[in-house]
Amino acid sequence: MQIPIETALGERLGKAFEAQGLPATLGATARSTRPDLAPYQCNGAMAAAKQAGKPPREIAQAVADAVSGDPLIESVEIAGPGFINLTPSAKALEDRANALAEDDRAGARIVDEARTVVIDFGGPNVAKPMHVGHLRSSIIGDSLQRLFRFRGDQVIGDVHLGDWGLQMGQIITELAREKPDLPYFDKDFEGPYPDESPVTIEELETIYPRASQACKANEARMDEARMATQALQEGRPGYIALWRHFLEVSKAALKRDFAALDVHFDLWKGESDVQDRIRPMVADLVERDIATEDKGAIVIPVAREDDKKELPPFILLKSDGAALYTTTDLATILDRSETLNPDLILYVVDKRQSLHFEQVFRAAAKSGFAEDISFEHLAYGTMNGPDGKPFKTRAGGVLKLADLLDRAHRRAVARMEEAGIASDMEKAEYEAVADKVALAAIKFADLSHDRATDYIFDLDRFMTFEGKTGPYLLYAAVRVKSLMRKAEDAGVEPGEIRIKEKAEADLLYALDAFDRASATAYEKRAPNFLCDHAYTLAQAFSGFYSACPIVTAEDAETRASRLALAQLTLTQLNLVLGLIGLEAPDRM
RNA sequence: GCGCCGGUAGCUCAGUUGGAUAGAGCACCAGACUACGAAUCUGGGGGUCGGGGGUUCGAAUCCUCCCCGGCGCGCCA
Repeated sequence: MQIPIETALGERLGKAFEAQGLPATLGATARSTRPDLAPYQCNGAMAAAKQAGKPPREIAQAVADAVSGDPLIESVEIAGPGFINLTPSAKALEDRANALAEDDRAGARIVDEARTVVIDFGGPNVAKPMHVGHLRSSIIGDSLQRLFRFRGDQVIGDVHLGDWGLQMGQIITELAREKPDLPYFDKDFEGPYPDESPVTIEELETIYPRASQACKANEARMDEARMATQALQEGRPGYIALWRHFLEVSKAALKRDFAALDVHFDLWKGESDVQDRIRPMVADLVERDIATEDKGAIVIPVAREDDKKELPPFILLKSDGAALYTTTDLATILDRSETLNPDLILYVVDKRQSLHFEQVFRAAAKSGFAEDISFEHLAYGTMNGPDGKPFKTRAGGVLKLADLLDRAHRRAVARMEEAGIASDMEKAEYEAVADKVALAAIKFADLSHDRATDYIFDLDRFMTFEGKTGPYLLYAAVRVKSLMRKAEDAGVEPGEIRIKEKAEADLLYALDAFDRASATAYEKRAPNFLCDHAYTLAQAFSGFYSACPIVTAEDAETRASRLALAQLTLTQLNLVLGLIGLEAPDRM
């Protein structure tokens, strides 16, 4: 059987519903909320009662009669107002188990039609260090790109660097004040400009906050930054040369940060990559009367009559003529449409920008150059500190990502020492394990929460290694790996799977749910369903592991069967861990 | 003011088209290791699902009003 048990049951019941002139979708079957009664249930008869004009139990009875005797089904019972309780046959379980064991995808199917999907996530800014605010976008976006790829889509992950806005002008003017003798500020300088950046990434990271604060405090200073931004966008050679240096040193630092997270991108594009498209795009939109002038700015009105709220116009060019992130976002859509031809673009961006994306999507629709593309803003909530307020350092500043990872690493080491884990390892392996544990704690905690809601980041709790945490999942995987080594030493080989014990059946049910979990996570763009599945699976395995001896089982067939089950679990666990961006070490 | 999101066990959070007795982890209580790795497993107590009203055979879920919290609302990103 190559499809999940619940899917197979659903199809059988669907036919029975159809035979009564009812929609096949009513046959939808899922794991039971009353496992004491049966493993699976179908609620379709109750939903059908209204349209069929018959009592639900009568419909349920007809369905039950139609499917009883099916080799897939051990028993079918009707309960309450019309629940159909189903127990699959032992043969169905074993067929499915052996099919799963032979499948290198461990039961997860792929989409019927592959699409080209751009995922826009990460979104770091030049000159600003990655901080905790970038963590969610990076982790969620990465999990989604892994998941979409796994489901068969062609995925293009783009980091979409913030490298072309006002912050560049702020930094340029700040540096001009601090180091006015640099050739970049001399209008008469004829080059060539130095190859080396005049500032290191560390210096850049301190310049930006100074610049930002100065501009916020002083209107004239802000105007200076605006003018510099515009000059940069118009191509002033000194500014461009300087900006390239900023870009270069920033990218190097960002790549280190993303590598530490084990997050990777297909494209390292940014706002500036569409600079050449901006003028022609604006001219075209004005030409076609889609964009108009309003209070000195060029805008696209995006409000509609039936809007509940007042939607401000989409600003394409500021009254001083400079482009802003709205401009580059729209131009980026045009660019992606022409160069990548995607079916879908996903934006993994903070939920506070939902109004902005509403505007961008409407502007894109009015512009008419993205008619075949679907857009979704996958908004996520804020990461808060234990006090429930946005995460800050003790001093009240923003915590740099690198510092957060370092803190998590030290915490992992402390916990490992406490538990006496991996004490026999060489330093390098030990450190690598601690890194994996730290990342597992952070990523699992983030992904297991609902994407849209805020959540409390509490490293102590994520790092407890007990219960529903990333480290527990790594432990579960490592324990299976250890078991496989033991089996090999003992000469046990995996064989035909037989389901005899309750713990074996429970493990199989958990394994069989992988397809459903990955499909739901995919459809809802919600990695927390993957996390739930990973945890349920790890727990089911632990139950099986403690209830059913494997290498030490009495007869050879049982050993072979249980080892195959363990092997299958490991395969699936590795897959699902991979989808949430985790990797289990071989031992720990 | 308008709009969006949230309010579920002491704490942190799940809950797929409305379905049976609302779940999980932590914490708490009681058990299980001379070990296929106890970072584990088995069992237990604990909830007027923010409040009222409505639709329905049936509501955490749908509609409506109210309370509380977070966020957003034209030239920052």
